[in-house]
Amino acid sequence: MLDECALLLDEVGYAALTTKEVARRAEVPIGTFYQFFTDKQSLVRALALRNLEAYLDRIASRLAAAPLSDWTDAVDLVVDEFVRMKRTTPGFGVVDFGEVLSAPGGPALPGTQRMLDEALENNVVVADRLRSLLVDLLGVAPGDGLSRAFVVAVEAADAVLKLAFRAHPGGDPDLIAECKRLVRRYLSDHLA
Amino acid sequence: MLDECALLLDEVGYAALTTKEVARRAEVPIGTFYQFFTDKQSLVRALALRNLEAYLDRIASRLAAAPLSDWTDAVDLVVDEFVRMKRTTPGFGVVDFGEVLSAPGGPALPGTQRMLDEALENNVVVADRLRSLLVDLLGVAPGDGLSRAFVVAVEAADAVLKLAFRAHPGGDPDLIAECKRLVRRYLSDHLA
DNA sequence: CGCTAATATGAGGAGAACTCATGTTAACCC
DNA sequence: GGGTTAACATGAGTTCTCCTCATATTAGCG
Repeated sequence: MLDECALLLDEVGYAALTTKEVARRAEVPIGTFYQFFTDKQSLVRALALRNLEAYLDRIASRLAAAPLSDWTDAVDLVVDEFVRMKRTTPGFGVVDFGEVLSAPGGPALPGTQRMLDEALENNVVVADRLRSLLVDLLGVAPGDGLSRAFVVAVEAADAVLKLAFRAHPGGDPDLIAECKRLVRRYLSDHLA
Repeated sequence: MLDECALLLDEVGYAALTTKEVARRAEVPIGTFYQFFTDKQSLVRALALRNLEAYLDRIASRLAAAPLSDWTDAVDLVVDEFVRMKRTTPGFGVVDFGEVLSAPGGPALPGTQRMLDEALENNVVVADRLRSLLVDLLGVAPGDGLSRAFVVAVEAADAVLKLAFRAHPGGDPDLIAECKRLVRRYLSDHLA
């Protein structure tokens, strides 16, 4: 079901995605669909969570395979892997780690919850995980503002990479390069 | 109508916003609504465009009123004004300059167009306008990568500020400060 | 005061998300 | 095996939203 959801997202996008069509393609009745997912958002949320875990696994194994001399190389690795998944993983181009849409303003109305309830911000999860990997593997000093700095870096990088893929189907190479520069520049204060 | 849309967005969020309710509050029949806006997205797009123009006007008049010694002060000004609008302008917290949702993957299906058609990326408009203001007022050299650098800076800043307002109703002050640092750090390469 | 073009209106069509009464299977005990 | 019961599966139907379009109203003009 998640697989079919991902393929459909690539074909028609989030707005035109229907629960009925996902169910039909996955060959499950619509009623069964709603036993696994409470609503349409929960389906996409589950896909985003799977993407997140796949991404972190890839990063971890790549870091383990080829140990890096310094942290700036890690920025390249992390960005390049994101780009690779954007290009190859179905659905990743549309939802990546979540953040599809929500109702930030009001109280908890039905159908207006922010994506990811327990892991409120998926990019925070990514940031924390990447930070601990770098602290472990490269022995950088875990300063007090480091956690926040990583969250900021991930959020900013995510935005620039989204832009890169909006501007160009395979991701604008100049913008991808600029993204790396942005992150390196910013983090150099915290990882001196 | 845009005013009522903005107020409603703050109350119920984008997902729960209905054209009917906007029309009812603005005291226009639903049919009349669809003479001004082709669909729900076009309504929000119009609001985003109005926000964008209001923002740029404020920035321009503030820069004109108090000339700045160097460009780093301009970063503060630009970010602070954005924060002010997030806090005070109805609906700005939900849609700011657009970018609400779309179907990046597929072809042009009905209801799946990206926001802002002529000004494809509103943040690009913001970036270009800010760049020309800075080039004019502060006489910075317009290098070749400057245009792209501003787009990247605006995109990244937007993302971090969105995060700041997700984390905290009035905008997390630490994240706002960190956003300024991020932008200054990055742009210092281009505005040396 | 007709006549025509433009605009205003809201009941209704189209279709999506989600529900729930009914049907089906599985598990357990005697 | 037969019987009882709990868990799960199913898809027609309900509800609600976006959006349309036939009709009504107004405005412009000779």
